[in-house]
Amino acid sequence: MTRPSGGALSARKQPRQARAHLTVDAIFEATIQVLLSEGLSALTTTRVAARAGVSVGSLYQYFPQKQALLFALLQRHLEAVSDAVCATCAQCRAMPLDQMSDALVHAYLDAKTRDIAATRALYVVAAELDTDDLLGAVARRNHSAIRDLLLSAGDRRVHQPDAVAFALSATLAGTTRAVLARDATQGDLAALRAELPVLCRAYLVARSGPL
Amino acid sequence: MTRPSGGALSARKQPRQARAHLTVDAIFEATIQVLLSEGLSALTTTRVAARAGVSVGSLYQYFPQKQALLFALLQRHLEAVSDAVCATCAQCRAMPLDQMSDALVHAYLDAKTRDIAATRALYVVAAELDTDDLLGAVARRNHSAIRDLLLSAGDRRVHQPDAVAFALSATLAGTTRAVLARDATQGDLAALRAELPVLCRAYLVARSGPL
DNA sequence: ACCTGAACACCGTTCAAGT
DNA sequence: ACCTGAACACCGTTCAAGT
Repeated sequence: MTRPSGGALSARKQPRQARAHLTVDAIFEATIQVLLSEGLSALTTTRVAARAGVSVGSLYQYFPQKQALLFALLQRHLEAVSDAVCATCAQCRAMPLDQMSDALVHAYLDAKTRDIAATRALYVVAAELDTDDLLGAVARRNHSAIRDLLLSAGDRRVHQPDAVAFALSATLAGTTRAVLARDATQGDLAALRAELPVLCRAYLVARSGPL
Repeated sequence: MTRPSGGALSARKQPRQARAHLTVDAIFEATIQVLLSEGLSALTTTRVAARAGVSVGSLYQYFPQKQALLFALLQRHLEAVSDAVCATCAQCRAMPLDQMSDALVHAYLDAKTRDIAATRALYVVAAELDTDDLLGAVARRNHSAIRDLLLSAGDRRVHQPDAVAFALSATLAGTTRAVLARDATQGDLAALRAELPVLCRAYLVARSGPL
């Protein structure tokens, strides 16, 4: 979807033969495995290549830098979450504001907690990269989907929908991260699932009036 | 304040002579400068030592690993923010809930935006470290200060104060981070300052009842 | 078109030698 | 007690040579 055009982090070249495609897939899979089992600090291009069963040279044929590998991984995850958010927004058009809020919270939390270990690993990965463009693109996509959703509410009118969509996005992403990024207990996660819907509902009601 | 007892990230030894104290101060100052001017990926123990005007060997005498240096920097920042939060909690005892909420939001945002470049740099730094213990200790301190504050509200009774303090902490830290971590415009920051008080007030009202 | 792996510059960390 | 800087193991990245 969002493909950095000619940026330093884009893949050096696309695989054109079946053999090459296998190589790229193996590298991706190996990257996730190394990340999960050894951690980012031990993630070495040599180690990834070895795990993938290819030479370092092959890895650098498709990913001009170690960061390009991590960037691609992060991009895939962020776009999957964004897809979930946008799909929910499409489904909830014209519903009452409360239901929209609950559905959105649920969809976001679900997407982020589907594989908590991977999500945590990617929080760490993201800090190592220049993610301004990627995060900006994903944020814009989510923002407009959420704003349009809010404007379609069947029972209330949301004031300043841009500011509210912005704050809602920051709240979903921020609170989830604050809880998951540290070694959250099962109880912490349960508390988040219980409180975040209340928080978002209350905010949206405060920022809206009768139709 | 929170000192990892014998952990791998604690300083190897404390400076005992005036000369040594100067060395440590110079290393700290150099670390911040390199972080701000070159970024984390270019932060090298050799570079920090050179900037500080000492040899690498001296650096390793006080910080057994590069991470110990970064850990100390992060610790100082987090404790400064926590001090601001706790001081505000102490001052706002027995006030109306709305005023508490506003004061808390204001204090947190102020502490985090006093030096935005440094805050952003430390978000990146934190991801490189094993911060579970540090974040846990700071979170516990903030949590109990906020919970006690909420319980002292003069006009309303907060239900499930632990869950609410938890969610409030995650909201303050999370939304602020979500905005600052990406290259936030002046407008983004203004939106956060405008919406976060509304968000927190609305949530606290939803989670409380009359006395 | 794709793959290999030795080679290069550089980094974190150590330690024998100094004051 | 503190400082120095050469030395070591290892990492990211390249490139000449292969199929």
